[in-house]
Amino acid sequence: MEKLERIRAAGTNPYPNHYRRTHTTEQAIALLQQYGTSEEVNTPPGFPNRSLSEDNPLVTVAGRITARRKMGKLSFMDLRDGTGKIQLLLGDLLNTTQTELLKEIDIGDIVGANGQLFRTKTNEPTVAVSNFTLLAKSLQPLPEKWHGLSDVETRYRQRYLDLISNPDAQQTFKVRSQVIAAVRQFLNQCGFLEVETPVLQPSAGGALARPFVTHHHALNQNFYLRIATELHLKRLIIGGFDKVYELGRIFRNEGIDTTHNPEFTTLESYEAYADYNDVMKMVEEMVSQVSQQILGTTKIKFGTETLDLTPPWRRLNLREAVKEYSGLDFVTHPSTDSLRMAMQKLGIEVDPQKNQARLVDELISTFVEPKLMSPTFLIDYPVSMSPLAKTKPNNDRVVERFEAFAGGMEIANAFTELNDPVEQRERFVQQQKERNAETLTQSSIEDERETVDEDFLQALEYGMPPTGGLGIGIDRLVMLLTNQKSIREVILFPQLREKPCST
RNA sequence: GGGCCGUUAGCUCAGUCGGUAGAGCAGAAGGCUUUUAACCUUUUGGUCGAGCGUUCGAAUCGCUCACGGCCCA
Repeated sequence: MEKLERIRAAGTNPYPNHYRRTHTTEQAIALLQQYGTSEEVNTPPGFPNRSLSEDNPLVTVAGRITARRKMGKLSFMDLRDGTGKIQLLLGDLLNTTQTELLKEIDIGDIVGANGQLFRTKTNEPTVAVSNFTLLAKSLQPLPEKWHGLSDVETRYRQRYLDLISNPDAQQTFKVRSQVIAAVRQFLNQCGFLEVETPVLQPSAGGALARPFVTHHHALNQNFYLRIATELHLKRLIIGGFDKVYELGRIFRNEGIDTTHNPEFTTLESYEAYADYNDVMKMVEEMVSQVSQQILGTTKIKFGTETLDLTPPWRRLNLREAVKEYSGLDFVTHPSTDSLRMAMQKLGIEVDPQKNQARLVDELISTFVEPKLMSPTFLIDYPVSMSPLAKTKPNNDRVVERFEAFAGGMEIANAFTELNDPVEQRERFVQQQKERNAETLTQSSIEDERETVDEDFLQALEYGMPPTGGLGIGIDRLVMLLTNQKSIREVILFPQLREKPCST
């Protein structure tokens, strides 16, 4: 822009290194309120600057110009910083150099301004600027002031523009940050220890998902990006940390849609000498407390519904739930074939590759999950779906596991952890067999990989106390608390296909 | 992977039956000393997502592709 050249030619650095502000816009407005009622600081029309009394508070603020209203020789501008915005009045208090520079100021520029606070006759808190400094010239025009930026693709690809022009977007991400902080606070208060475990793993375990593969050059070895933090956290329980958790990013090389991003944030926690009933209590406590703390209520709006997060949440037996919502009792269909036939009768297209566990999973996500608006625990899952969970004492086909649903989404998954190393090995081997059977009919590269994690099995052999484990999808929890239906609205930079090269 | 919808100025959007590409905001010039979606006058700005086809003539009709959104798998 030739404007930049003109500014430089006039001897002004359009990108100075430093500027010291004395107040944020929020603090400035608070200061003005403290200073006096609106009548006292109002200036009568006519000769405004002359009526500014000497003790009107003096502030220096800095931020981005988001609007400009020229009014004869006066200019009103909105200046926004991270705390809010305040109006600037630029006019006859400026010297000639600055009046010249003012002509080169555009919406979008970052400026610092110094002057006395007052209120206009419309009661707007305003800085009567006696001195201003260009801090960063903007070379690109900002999106329209009134409609903001609404093109979804641009909002995701250039999130900064979204944040500049859509206050709602800013608010959503503030809430996200607060939710994560509140979850941390809750767990820390409960005596949990926050830990960090490897993202790069020689085998990706702890869940069923296709991992990303990467390569380490010095070791000349392939690694997988973690698909869960589970197996390492359990190693720490074995090591004697009785309560641990990790908040972190995990990666799954699978489809992308409104509830799935290839990288997402999970909370996993493990508590020794607890079982899934204890974990259930903790989840409903945690979510309702977090909501109360951040939103000031446990009754939240989600879409057209109002959800009450107040404990206790409804507990629903999985088998009963599936029976209730689909009319199908999977226990009466012990074989995969018979279940598949029954599902076909219900009009579901059934993938012949899917095994029993996957079919039940499909029943849940098709019939049950969308119906569970108010927070609900589905409890007691078939063992075939849960290779890392412990069976019930008197029923070895059912494990002590629950998933929490709210707003028609799965938000948590938890179980009493299997700590019998012999049985764990059998379950892994069994799973491997099924996987291999599938691999024969599919391409092996496409297959989800879960190998027997010998290192983890060895750790289990040293003895792991009875433990209750939990996984929560933080992104989905944030969706719930911010009333967003797409995961891309709660991830700052969601994964998109690379844009074909253009300007 | 399948279906539907979208892609027009920097941004938000119109564009009729196939007949010269439109508005508001932003930008530029001017006016206005308490405005706030300021206002008034003037004005610049387009590879109509890309390609191929039909046609005397395509933003508009057809096909292919790209990107995005929603729904389904």
